[in-house]
Amino acid sequence: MCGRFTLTLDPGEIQTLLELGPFVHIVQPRYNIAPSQPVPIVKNADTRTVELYRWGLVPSWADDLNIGNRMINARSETVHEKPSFRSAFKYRRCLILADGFFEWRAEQSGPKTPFLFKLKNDNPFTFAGLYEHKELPEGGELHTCTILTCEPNELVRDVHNRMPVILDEKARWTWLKPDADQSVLRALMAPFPADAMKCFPVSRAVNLPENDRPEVVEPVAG
DNA sequence: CCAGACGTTGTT
DNA sequence: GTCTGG
DNA sequence: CCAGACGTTGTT
DNA sequence: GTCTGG
Repeated sequence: MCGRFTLTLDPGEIQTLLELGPFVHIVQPRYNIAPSQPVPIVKNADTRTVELYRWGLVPSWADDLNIGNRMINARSETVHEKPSFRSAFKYRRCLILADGFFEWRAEQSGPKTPFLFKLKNDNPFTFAGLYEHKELPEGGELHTCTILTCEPNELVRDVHNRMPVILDEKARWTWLKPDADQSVLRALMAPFPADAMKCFPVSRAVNLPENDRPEVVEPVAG
């Protein structure tokens, strides 16, 4: 799955490499983005505007906003039929910007080992995501999103049994097309090629979301 | 009809 | 909101 | 994802 | 064990 990720590159660099519209939200590099925090997303392939949405999807009909804490991922295999996701899958697909993600490997005993996964060229990339808007009783609107998951590729498989859906430069704009049909979308929700990725163990300091600093993206022995 | 669920992951 | 179960 | 809390009463 | 918060 994907429960923590990074966006460390300079905003100008991200904008250029992902061919996005201008954005000003990301003023600080993020080394440890955790659920419930604001994450940068793109909803429209024409404007390519970047907005911040809370990570953890809350369906528009949910009474309990805490449901978002458990909706940080959506299984791509079932997203079209689950009540919490199917409407967003049909009408509200988005891209979530990242340049790395963490997965934890369970050991025979003792604490899990966190690994950082990146593209070999260190470029930024985009997760396939869904977003939702909910009217709040006290007024205002809650904007939330979730990251789709799929089977792991050969690289991720050694660490975990799920990985986030990553869309390449061609797939990402197709994903945002409002009239894209199911068979096309289905084909996009596949494991990213392992030969374009790398990974290495990192400090368990990443376990604490408050450790949002460069140390947690540095390789360690393990 | 109304009431209640609606999710993922990992582990057992 | 929409579906399932009673 | 991981870490940390997990309760009531009455009083300040 | 299960839920909430980040």
